[in-house]
Amino acid sequence: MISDRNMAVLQAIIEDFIATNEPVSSKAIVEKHHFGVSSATIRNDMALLEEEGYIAAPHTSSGRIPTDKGYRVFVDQLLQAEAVAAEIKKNLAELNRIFSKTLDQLTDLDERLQTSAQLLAKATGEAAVVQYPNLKSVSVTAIELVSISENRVLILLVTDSERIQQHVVLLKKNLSATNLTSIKQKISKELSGKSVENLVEKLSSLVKSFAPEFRDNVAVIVSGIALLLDANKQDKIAFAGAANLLRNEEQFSGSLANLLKTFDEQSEIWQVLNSWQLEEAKPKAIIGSEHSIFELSNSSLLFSGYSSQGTEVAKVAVVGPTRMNYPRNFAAVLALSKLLSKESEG
Amino acid sequence: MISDRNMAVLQAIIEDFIATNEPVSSKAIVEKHHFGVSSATIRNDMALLEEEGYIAAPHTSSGRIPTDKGYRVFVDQLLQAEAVAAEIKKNLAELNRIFSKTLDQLTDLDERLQTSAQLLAKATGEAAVVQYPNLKSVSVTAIELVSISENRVLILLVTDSERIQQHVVLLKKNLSATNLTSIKQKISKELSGKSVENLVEKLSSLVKSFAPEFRDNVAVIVSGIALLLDANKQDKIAFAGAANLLRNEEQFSGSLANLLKTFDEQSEIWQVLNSWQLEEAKPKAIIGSEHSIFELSNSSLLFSGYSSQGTEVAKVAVVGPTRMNYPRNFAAVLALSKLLSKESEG
DNA sequence: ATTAGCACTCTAGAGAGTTGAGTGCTAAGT
DNA sequence: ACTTAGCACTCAACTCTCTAGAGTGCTAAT
Repeated sequence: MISDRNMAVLQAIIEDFIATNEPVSSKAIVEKHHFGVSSATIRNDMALLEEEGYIAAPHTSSGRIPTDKGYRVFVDQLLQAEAVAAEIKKNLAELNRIFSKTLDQLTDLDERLQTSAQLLAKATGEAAVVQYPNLKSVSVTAIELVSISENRVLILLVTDSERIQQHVVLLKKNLSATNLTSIKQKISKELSGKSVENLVEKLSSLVKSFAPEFRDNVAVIVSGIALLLDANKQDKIAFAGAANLLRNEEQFSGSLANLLKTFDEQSEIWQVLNSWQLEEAKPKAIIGSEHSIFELSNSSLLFSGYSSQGTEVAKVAVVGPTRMNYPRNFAAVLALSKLLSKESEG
Repeated sequence: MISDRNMAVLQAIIEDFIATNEPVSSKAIVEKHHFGVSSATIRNDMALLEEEGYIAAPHTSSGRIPTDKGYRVFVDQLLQAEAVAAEIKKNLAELNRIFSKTLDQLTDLDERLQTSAQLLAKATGEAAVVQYPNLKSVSVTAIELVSISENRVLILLVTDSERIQQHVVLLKKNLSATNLTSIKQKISKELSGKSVENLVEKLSSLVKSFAPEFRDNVAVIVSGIALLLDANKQDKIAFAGAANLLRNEEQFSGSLANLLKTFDEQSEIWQVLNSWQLEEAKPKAIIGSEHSIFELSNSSLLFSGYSSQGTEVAKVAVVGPTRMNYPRNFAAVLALSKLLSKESEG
């Protein structure tokens, strides 16, 4: 039913539409591409493609624009075709160079992920999202208590998810350095290496094991730790390139404010990312109406996972209009996810 | 020359314009306010106000809109008038309650300032900026070195500006816990209480004082500390409420992307904030063309300082259209700056 | 000083006409 | 069975013109 040329025409339409953001006419295709047939023939092809739902006409006498279904076959074959893979690979090396140049210097997780998102946004010209690692079982690597003034103590929680979290608590009464150290050692011994999952209950029982005169302060410290453990469980993303969302103003007619709020609140983005599982290590695209975020109904999400010690822990994603530059953006997503994977095994 | 009623008319025009965002006509003023004169009289007043540059007409047969100069006298008398001060005070108590409810729970500086900006943005419905404290002479309160894996050490720098900074360095060779502790103690003793200003030179000489087998690792640690000290000097702001900038889309015709970039890059905002000194502890407004940020030419900045141990260390600000709600926003800025001042003395 | 009255100006919107890009279909050509 | 020239038809976008009405500025009277 659908011939090879039909498909080639579809591809031409999508490429031209991505380039110009204008409905593509049969005449334009004949001029820019070399099918060796007349515009009437292309029109016949287009009629067929429209019937199959790959393209649509905004109004009777206009050119055609791709539908989500059209983009879908385009992207699917894009990821298979070896020819395109080559082009991606070309970009990949260059991107890898650029990314690693900056990222290799950063060791702090917050900084690394925030910078990753910024790099990805810059490389693609779209908005970018990087999930924080979300290990199934995170365990405590170290707990430190640092006195930063007479009655304030900084709690430092290091987990094997590489998150380093801090929180300052106000003590009830002053505490000598030696006492602080001994409290630290006791807590540290109790928690190190343990999974964060069931730790909160263990903590409360811990308070009673201290001498009565310390219990007040230990309770404060313990509740601080509980707070950090809790924050550890919360999903978090780094986001960058908001300005790029505006580049496609027309797309988000009037709902720009809502759109920014969507990214601010994050949870919806997270949900979508998590509801689409990756097969193998391949990057994946969610196109237009395939996801359910209303504010992004004209947008696509491109994402790929990154791993730590061999298991996938989180995703990096690019968000842009359905008519984004898929090959370029796939390359960028891929480059970043590989880099983050490699690095986090160091 | 300018009578009391003239001024009252100006105020009416500004209030109505803020409320409706439409040019204000003489008839509308007669109807909404109770001047007890006819529209013709108001027209005479308006002609005078226009001559003096307080208002302007978009075109011959339209109502008037306030000029920057008009807003200026409006704001100036707003801050003096006791009657309005009362209204602000009413809001102040309520805002203080709301703000402190959230902020009192936060001890981490990053969290506190980011949350402050968010609260301010929410309370005002505008974009909000909170500067990080910028003490003239910051000194080191504590330095901690925490081993987080065999060859990685977390450096923790606590200064009396309340900034707590962290950085992870990769060691050249493994280091035992005892050795790390002794390195820590030596570095800590050397730096604690010292001003960060001239510290970098002192650091490099410090390396030589260690036994040769440690120098490699100490050098890595020291360069990590230098990095943190450097970051400490850098100006930083917390920003929130980008979405609110879009609410006034018309104002920023087309330059939305540039606008967001302005906030992203921060430096310009910082410059403007710092170039306007506060007299006493009063909040201040910069209206429209009084500042020089092109992207914000139709915007006003409202700001107030906050202090630590009695000296002003940074500013909080609201950025919105010149036709923002000044009383409400002044109240919010004031409430937040007072709260941040109070808290940072705890 | 204030005001009624009126001429004048200008915007915003509606309606009509025109243009041109682009399609869909038909009938002929290969 | 595919391709194509040709042509009628559609529709968005643009221009022109007209009108309504909101609002001013000025003048002369109070």
